[in-house]
Amino acid sequence: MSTIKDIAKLAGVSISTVSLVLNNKGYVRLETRQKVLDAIQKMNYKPSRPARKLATGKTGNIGFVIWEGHFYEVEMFYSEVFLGMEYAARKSDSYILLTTVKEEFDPKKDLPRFLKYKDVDGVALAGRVPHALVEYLDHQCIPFVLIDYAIPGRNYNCIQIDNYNGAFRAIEHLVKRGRKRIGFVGGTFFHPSIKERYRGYKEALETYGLINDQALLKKYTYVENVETSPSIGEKGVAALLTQTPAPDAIFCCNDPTALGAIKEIQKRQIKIPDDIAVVGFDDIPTASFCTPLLTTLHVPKLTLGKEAFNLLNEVIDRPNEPPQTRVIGVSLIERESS
Amino acid sequence: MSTIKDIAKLAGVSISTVSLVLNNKGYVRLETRQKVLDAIQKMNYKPSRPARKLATGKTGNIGFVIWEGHFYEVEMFYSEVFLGMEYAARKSDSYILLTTVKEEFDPKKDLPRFLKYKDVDGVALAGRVPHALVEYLDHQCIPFVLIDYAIPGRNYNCIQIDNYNGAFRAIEHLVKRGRKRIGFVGGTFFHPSIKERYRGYKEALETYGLINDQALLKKYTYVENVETSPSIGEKGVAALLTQTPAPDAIFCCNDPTALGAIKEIQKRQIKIPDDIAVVGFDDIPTASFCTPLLTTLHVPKLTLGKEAFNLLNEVIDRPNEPPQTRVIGVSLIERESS
DNA sequence: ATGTTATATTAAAACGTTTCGATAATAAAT
DNA sequence: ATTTATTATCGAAACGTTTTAATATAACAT
Repeated sequence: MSTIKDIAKLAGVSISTVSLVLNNKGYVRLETRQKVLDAIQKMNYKPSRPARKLATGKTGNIGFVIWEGHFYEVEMFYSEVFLGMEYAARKSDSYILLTTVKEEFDPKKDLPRFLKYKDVDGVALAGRVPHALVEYLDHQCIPFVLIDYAIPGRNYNCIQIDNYNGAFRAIEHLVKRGRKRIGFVGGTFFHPSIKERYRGYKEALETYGLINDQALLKKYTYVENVETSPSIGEKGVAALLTQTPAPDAIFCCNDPTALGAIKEIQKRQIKIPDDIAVVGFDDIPTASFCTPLLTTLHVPKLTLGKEAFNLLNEVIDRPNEPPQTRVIGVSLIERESS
Repeated sequence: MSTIKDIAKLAGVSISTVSLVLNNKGYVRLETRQKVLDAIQKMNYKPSRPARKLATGKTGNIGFVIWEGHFYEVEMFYSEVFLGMEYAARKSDSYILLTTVKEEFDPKKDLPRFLKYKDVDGVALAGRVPHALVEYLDHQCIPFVLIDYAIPGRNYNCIQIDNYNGAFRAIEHLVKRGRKRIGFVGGTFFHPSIKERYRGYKEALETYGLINDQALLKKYTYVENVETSPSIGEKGVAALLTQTPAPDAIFCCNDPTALGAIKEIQKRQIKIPDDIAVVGFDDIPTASFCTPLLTTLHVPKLTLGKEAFNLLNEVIDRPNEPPQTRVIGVSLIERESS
């Protein structure tokens, strides 16, 4: 392995000069720069990362934290967000360290080791994540961004999905298709994204004059205060179908829920979309494989990751700026289920 | 941040001694060791990773490479394998750098940057992976292990699934359930795991005297020479159902294929498992959510990752040992589809 | 000519470890 | 009592960078 010394010798300059060229800093004559560049090229020189990190004090790593349940359960959502970050990171020189945390989280015991050993310059947190962890980061002044999550009453740097408008558009779509009794099935509002989707649902219905009173709204709403999952979809459908008249469309808080809903509807031999339409949210890969293909809101997950990476790096470079929220738009994908 | 110097001063010893304690090396008096330990405790000292890496020459990172298609398509398989590695890594002091590669892979252009910059001590490769990459690693003498993959004619360190016995057991199970005409649906044999599963299928059928001649075997076999996917399952079922008599069971090369098969069977209003049984392989999370619940072979994915981590570290420590193959057993999960 | 500023290069210190070799003290063997 | 081996500690060099401050040259205004 060649070192900066070898380059200096070969190019006939000091190592300081090589370093300047390497980092595009200070003054160096064009001709000299070229000599250095040539030497680097010829020896296929790559600066030593540890040496560099030692000298600068930066680790060059950023952490990616995700709740374990989200990572390897049915959802393929956050894996793709991660990949978006990884793509972005490829253009810079930082590595992303992925780790999971459990729901029961105690900063004293369960701190990811890249935090314990201070091996990251910043952290991205995807989805619902222990508040204790976020508070820890805040107190320790470790730069971080939330992705698709927010903590009520707190103002942190975050990348958000345009949940409200997405939900609104979904309802709009169903209304245009002639649906009159549109139900909502969802999991815990503890996740603000779900809450926002419900708000979009509700306000769209009001806008289109389909539901005006609280009682009617309640009648067609099924929300269970647990983590979203296919089984909520199943239970939600079972519950809403007991209403008279039965809903002619169901808007689900996300795709896994919608998948469960479809399963339950099909079990009852009810036709989708003839008798009842189903719309999801997220556009996970399965949505384009299931039967019927699921109409849903496409969330650009790679973009989510990329933007998180960008924002995080800005925060790292300028720690004292006020927190930002960046909202990523979604688009309706009309498939067979509506 | 405290450094080794601070500890030395506080404990009243030299930094060499602190280092010895830190690394459990050389001789140090019990009493002295305790003083150092106390100082470390009191100052909450954590050794600087870059400094350590610079001094030792090891990076402390290991790379995890996966084909992009595998990572964020329908399969949740390798994400869990990754998690298995990550769990194992938590007990050591190495970090895992996850990256994806595309199918068209040119070492000159597409080399993961942790390889380009020599930032890993070794690499784990999960699933089907470009041969050019494996050859590159081999030539560069970079320690690596393959997970659930092998290259014909080459003998590399690898962690294998017990594909043959798993398949054999699946057929055995179907036979016991009284099935007589058991079909096989699969994707490309380019992946040796699939090939092995087919071998298990074939030899089980021979063992139980269900299929003896080549023609009959061919009749109930549908193999398409492309990457496995649900759509192969669909096409496979469509094809096999044209045979007379139609098969009364279908063994799919993996769960995604089985999911596709189920979809196609249901579309034709054929009852599972009454008219036809379906068995998959892998036990991906969806297998326990779909309708009907999928009978399949459970592959312990976390174990796969953990074993890969262990083997890789052995290879890193003793590069000159002959290559090893470690086989991880599977277990049949009987669910509703058979 | 003279001071000022911009450009170009470098020596040396610093970053925080590990490790080699030297030295000292203690124990064991003659 | 003297050599030899074992145990214990430490100083100093090494790892490969970045960065600060010093110095040198060139360009430019006065």
